[in-house]
Amino acid sequence: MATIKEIADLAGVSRGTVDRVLNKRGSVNPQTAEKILEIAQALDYKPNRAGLVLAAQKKNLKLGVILFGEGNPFFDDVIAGIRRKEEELACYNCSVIIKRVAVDTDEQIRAIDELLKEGANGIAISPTNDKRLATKIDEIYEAGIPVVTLNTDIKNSKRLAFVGSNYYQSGATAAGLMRLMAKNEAVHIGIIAGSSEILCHTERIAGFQHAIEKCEHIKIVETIMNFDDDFVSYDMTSQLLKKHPEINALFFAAGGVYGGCRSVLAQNRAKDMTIITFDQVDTTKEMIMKDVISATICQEPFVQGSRPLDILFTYLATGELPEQEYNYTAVDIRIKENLD
Amino acid sequence: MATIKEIADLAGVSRGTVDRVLNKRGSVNPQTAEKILEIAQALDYKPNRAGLVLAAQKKNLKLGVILFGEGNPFFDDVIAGIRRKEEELACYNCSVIIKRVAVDTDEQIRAIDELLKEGANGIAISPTNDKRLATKIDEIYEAGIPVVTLNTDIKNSKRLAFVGSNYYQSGATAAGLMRLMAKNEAVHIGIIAGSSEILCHTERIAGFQHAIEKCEHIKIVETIMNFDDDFVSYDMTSQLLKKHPEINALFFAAGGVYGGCRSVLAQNRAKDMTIITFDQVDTTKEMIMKDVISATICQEPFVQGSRPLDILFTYLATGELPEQEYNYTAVDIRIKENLD
DNA sequence: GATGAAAGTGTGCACGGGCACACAAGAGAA
DNA sequence: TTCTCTTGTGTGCCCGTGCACACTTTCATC
Repeated sequence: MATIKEIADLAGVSRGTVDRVLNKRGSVNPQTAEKILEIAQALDYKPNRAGLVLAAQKKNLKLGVILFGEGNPFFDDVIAGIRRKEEELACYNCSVIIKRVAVDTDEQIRAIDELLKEGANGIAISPTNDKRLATKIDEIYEAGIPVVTLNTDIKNSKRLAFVGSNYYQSGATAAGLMRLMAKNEAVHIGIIAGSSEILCHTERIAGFQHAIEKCEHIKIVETIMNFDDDFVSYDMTSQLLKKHPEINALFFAAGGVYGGCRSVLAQNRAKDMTIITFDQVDTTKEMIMKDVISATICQEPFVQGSRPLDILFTYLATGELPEQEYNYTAVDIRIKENLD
Repeated sequence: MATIKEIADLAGVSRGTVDRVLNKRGSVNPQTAEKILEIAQALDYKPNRAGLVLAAQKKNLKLGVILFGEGNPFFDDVIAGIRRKEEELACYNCSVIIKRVAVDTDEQIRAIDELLKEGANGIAISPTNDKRLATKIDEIYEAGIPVVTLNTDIKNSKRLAFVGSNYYQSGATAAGLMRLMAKNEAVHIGIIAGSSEILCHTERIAGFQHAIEKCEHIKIVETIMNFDDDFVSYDMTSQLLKKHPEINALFFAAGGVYGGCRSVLAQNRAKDMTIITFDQVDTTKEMIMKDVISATICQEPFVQGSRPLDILFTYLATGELPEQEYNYTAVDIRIKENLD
């Protein structure tokens, strides 16, 4: 592997001159610059990551993370990923600040301002899909602060990258599991959807519906909304089941899974019901072990915590952009036998 | 984060002395050593990875990889992972040598000797489960050459770590999919097993059988052996299906999947057959898209290529041992909707 | 013709750790 | 006493990169 020193020797100049050319810091004779660029290209020069990281320690980087509020156990697993990466980055003189906010654009913007005041050099955020937030992200991008979205994305903004599930595909995969478990029998599905403010919920439903349309013997009976509260979910699911005795499958696109399952159990309809959910929180595991939930689709929460920090650190320390803009986590099907 | 320099200043000695203590290189006054160790512990000293890697460049590390022979498309994905990591390690002055051998212990031992002659500092291998090979691994371990197994493991050896699937669990997961797709109907399963020399094949069958035993309405009709050849597999599957017209599910624990599926198609029995396989080679994808195979269980081949090299490099460059001995890749269920 | 600015270039240090070598102090032998 | 050997310690350089600063050369201005 070529080094700056080698390029300098070949070009007959000093390391400093090569450095100025490669980092576009000016004050170099155009002819010399061209020669250096040619040599660098010929040797396929790539800066040594260990050297870059070592030199970056002087920057004393601070990374900010903004997640949705407490009480959502899914994010505990995301935080586990953050903590792990935080530990790893600590020895590079890089620290992490976590803030948790409600599903509210104003709170998110305020959290960003707070992080900037605390000296954050980059921000990872699970955003609402709101234009005002997109504008804010563009603003701080122009000010040199990179942003990575995690878990759910925001449309039309200058965020560096997104880390999370391909929601459309994971909705379609839920439909595929319904298809496989149905064999050729008639299936009547009730959908329990999530907040329409969050991109990942709406996309999941879209992917599910599109894939279900191809199956003649599978019909969606009704779609209801829920708002992550298990007791609200319990009541709404109860009403849905009473209204449609023909329902033999449920698709939970967001939270409220536990309440919904309890309602199915209360009505003694678990045995003939196919239930597909998302994520793998403790209550969901419990319902899988009891054979109430057939399968749950996970989205690597640990990676959703660690990878955004990795992208931000790499960008800030070495200037390297992430390979892809969309860093999809695996569409991870879990059943009783492969839980954990 | 503490550095050697900081510890040295606090202890009133020089960097060299601290270095000798931390790396147990002797020639230090016992009292001074104790004092240094205390300070290091109090500051929770962990060496800076960037510094270590930079210093390790002088070692000019060489990593050897031994994989099963050409013609097995699964290993192409493993090699993709190796190539990626090789590229990453190139700038740390670390190179990779790949050798491919038959499923044969003598060839494997010969390949190890060749790699050592070529100056390899560490070896990754997908081994046969043979005592002679285990002895060889122990020998080179004593000589300071670490070994990591990948894809399939070897019992009772001093290999540093294993990277691959939890076969028992993935067999059980295959059974779980059978369970879910059966609902409450009777299922008669034919198993197409793989070579008994390879640990991962035998363990998969064990996990499958154990999980199936719990399901009253699912029975294993017959288990046949195949040896990865699609034409042999075609004939054997044909005979199995003719012998047992009641078979409505097939479990392929190893190779020969494509030949088996072609036989099912030739007999017009695909529509009512539930087929579960392993891995995601092109021919398997084709059969999933044609609704012949219901689901396939993957084992992150890319990770099986990259992670062993990561473990070896980290160990050789920084002295850090892998966190776990068993680095299980995900039991990754794929259906039509989440292929790729 | 001295002064100053501007453009272009080289050098030195920092970042953290490994390791070779130099060097000091003390003990034992000639 | 002088020489040698041992034990313990400090120093300098290397790994690759970034960046501040000092230096040279050229050209325009007073």
